[in-house]
Formats: sequence, structure tokens, C-alpha cells
Amino acid sequence: MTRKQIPDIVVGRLPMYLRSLQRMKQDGRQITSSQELGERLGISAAQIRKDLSQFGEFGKQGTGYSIPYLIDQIQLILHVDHDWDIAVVGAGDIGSAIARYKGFNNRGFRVKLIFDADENKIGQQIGEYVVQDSHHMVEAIQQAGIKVAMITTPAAQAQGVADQLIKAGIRGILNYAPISINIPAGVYIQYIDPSIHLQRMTYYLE
Amino acid sequence: MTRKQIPDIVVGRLPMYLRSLQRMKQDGRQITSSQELGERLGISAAQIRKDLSQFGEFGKQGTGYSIPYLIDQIQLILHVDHDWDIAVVGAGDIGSAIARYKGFNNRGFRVKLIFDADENKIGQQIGEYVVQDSHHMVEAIQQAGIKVAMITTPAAQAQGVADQLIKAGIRGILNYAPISINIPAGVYIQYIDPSIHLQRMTYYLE
DNA sequence: TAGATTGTTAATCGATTAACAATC
DNA sequence: TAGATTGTTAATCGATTAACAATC
Repeated sequence: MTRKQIPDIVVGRLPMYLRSLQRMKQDGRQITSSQELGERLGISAAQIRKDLSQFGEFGKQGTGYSIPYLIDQIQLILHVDHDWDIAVVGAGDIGSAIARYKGFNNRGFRVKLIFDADENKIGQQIGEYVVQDSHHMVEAIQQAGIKVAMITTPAAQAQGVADQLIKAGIRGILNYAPISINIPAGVYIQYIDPSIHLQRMTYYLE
Repeated sequence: MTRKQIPDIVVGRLPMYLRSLQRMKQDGRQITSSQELGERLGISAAQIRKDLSQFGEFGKQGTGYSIPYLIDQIQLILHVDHDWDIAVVGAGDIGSAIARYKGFNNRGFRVKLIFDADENKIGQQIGEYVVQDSHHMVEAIQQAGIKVAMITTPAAQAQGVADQLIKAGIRGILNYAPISINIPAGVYIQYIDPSIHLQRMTYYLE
């Protein structure tokens, strides 16, 4: 018996719900409603209730949702109730910014290893990390049991790096290189490319 | 008479088509087909043809699409046939990485100004830019006629910065701060938050 | 109790795909 | 001409919304 099939578009909204709820909790809030959450996110209340109902019953009629409880539940659903170690490939400007980024706190991730192929970068200290030689990447990642990686190399190297990462057992890739990457079934990839986001807005501007 | 209403989800795919086509052109290619483009992007050929047909007829039966011609046309549609100046607010690790980023070349954007509120950062050189005092942000952006901005401040400052940017005439915002931002009609916003992307993948991992 | 809000169903709306005539 | 591929239509599929009984 497999896990109930949930549309990926629903899965994609859960992290946004979680982020908003965590911010409410930081603000000392205890209870929220689908309506309030929807207003914050620009999503209809009905959709939030429908999305959550795919995974269980987390609210109380007449009252709403307990913020801490719903946070816990969504963290369990998304498997971020514990931290995932991350390998970063590419110690350029983006890779360095990620290695120093504090924003993964409480989000379920922590950078563990950073790699580069450039002799001048290998051995350098970036934040609390020392840049490792990417030629030993596969073994190092296997050894550490890391399952999630970020690619911050130039586009030309990205597919090759992805192939190696998959060989090393990586199951999820966040790709900052501006190129589409082919991956086998069972591996997941997401893209971050600021130009893509910007172009989506300039369409609406003159 | 207004411009024909195109679904935003279609607009959102055009930048991906453009990026793939530009890469093909770099590789010296002249012609492609909806099938080839679809395979590269993991999208059906029918969808690509349908999307493009919303804007005109760009292909030739039996032959396919001229890569340079289709690039030109999509650039016109997305309004990236010329470069947009960008203001970056926040000169921390992410803002600095963006200021040094070479990836906006040929994508329709160039960083023009970078701001921070921190006295220790103001006046510092980052790449080819000098960090400006964000207290003078509104006038500087108005003066320069900049319409697109990126927010790379901490979450606590993001909404306030967005409000100021809009006052300064900014129409499109790419927000790296991990928080939802409220904007008035006629202003567009996109979000980049690596944790959100990562959580969308860990759902599928054990 | 009265008011509020959930979880869920059915209806609506929109997006994707399959198929094919047109034609290069 | 034969083969290939577009642009478009109609059918299918999936996502969103509206509405409301249940109930806290």
C-alpha cells in the first residue's frame, strides 16, 4: 500500500503555509484560521482547508487551527521535523552566500559540505566551512550519507555535476545554474533562476 | 482595447522556453521543434505549441521554429529586448552575490544601484558598485527611473522596504526575504526562498 | 445558546492533451 | 511526392471555488 497520491501543486503550497505559521508563532500567536492564513498568502480560505484536509483533520470548528500543532504536523508531512544535511557544489559568489546563509535555521536544512573544482578555492574557508575538492565529491557525499544538494556552478558544468551527485546517492537537487537538467525517476529537482522570475514580471510592464 | 488576456501560467513558461532557445543558439543550432524543446524541458510538445500560438504564429509546418527568430519574438513578448535597470536593497551575502552575478547578461537585466541601511556597509565597494544609503533610496530610484528591484534584507525589514520601493515607482519586486509581502494592484512580486524549494522535495524523500 | 469556522461535496472553472487538417 | 511539423479544435483531465452541514 502506497501513500495516498497528493497533487504536487498542493505539496508546493505546504511550505508557504509552514513559513507563514512559523512567523505567526514568532509573533506570539496561538490560533489562526484558514481565512487569516489565506489573506496573508493571497490564497482562498477554501483552498487552504482543502489542501490541509488531504493530510488529515488539523482544525477545530468554530475555533480554527492551533498554530504550534499545525506547524508540527506540516513539518512531519514535509519531513522537516529534523534537519537535512546539504552539499553545495560550487564555491563562487552564490555558493559562498549560501554557505553563510542563516535562513535555513528552523527550516529543516543545514549546509554540511561545500565543493569546488578550482585549486585556488579548495582549502579556503567560507563561513564555518572549508572548501573541499569536488573530485572527491562522490565519496565524501556517500560517506556523509547526504541526500540533498545545491548546484551553484556555471551552466556548462551543471549536468555533469548532477550526474555525479546522483551517483553519490543525492535524491533532491536545488539548481542555481541557468540550465535545464535531466534526472532519472526517483530524483527530484527544483530551479532557482532570478532572470526567469524577473522576466515573468516584465511581461506585465511596459 | 486591451492586450489579449493570457493565462499567467503560460507567461511563466515563456522564460524557460527562452532560456533553452538561447542555449541552443549558443550551441550553434538554427532550427528546433516543439518536440525537441519539450523533451529538454520536460513539457509536452502540444503544450509548447499551444502556449506559443497565444502570441502568434512563429513556426513553419514540416520544419519547426527558427531559433534566432523565436528568441527575438519571445524577448519582445517578455519585454526583455532591452535591459531593465535593477535596484538591489540589502548588501549582505545575497545582495553582494547578486551584485557580482554575471548571469543577467543577455537575460534583459543589469544591476544599477545597491542599497543598505548599515553605516558600515554604506560606501563599501561590491563588484563594480558602491553601496548607497538606503535612507535616500526613494529619491535615487525615482531619479534613475528604475522600475524593478530585488529585496535581500532580513524578513523583518522586507515589508517596509517594499512599501518604500513602491513609493519610488518600482513595479516589479523579486523578494529573497522569507516572508510574504503585501503589494497594491499594478505591482508584481516574485519570491525566491531556497527552503521553500527544498521542502517541496523532502516531502518525497524519507 | 449564538457565532464562528472547519471539513467536504458538488459545481465551476481552467489547463492539458490528443488528434488532425493544413502545409512547408 | 512523401515526410514532418505546425496551429487549432474538441475532449479530457485536474484544480479551484462556493456552499453548507457539522460542531466547537
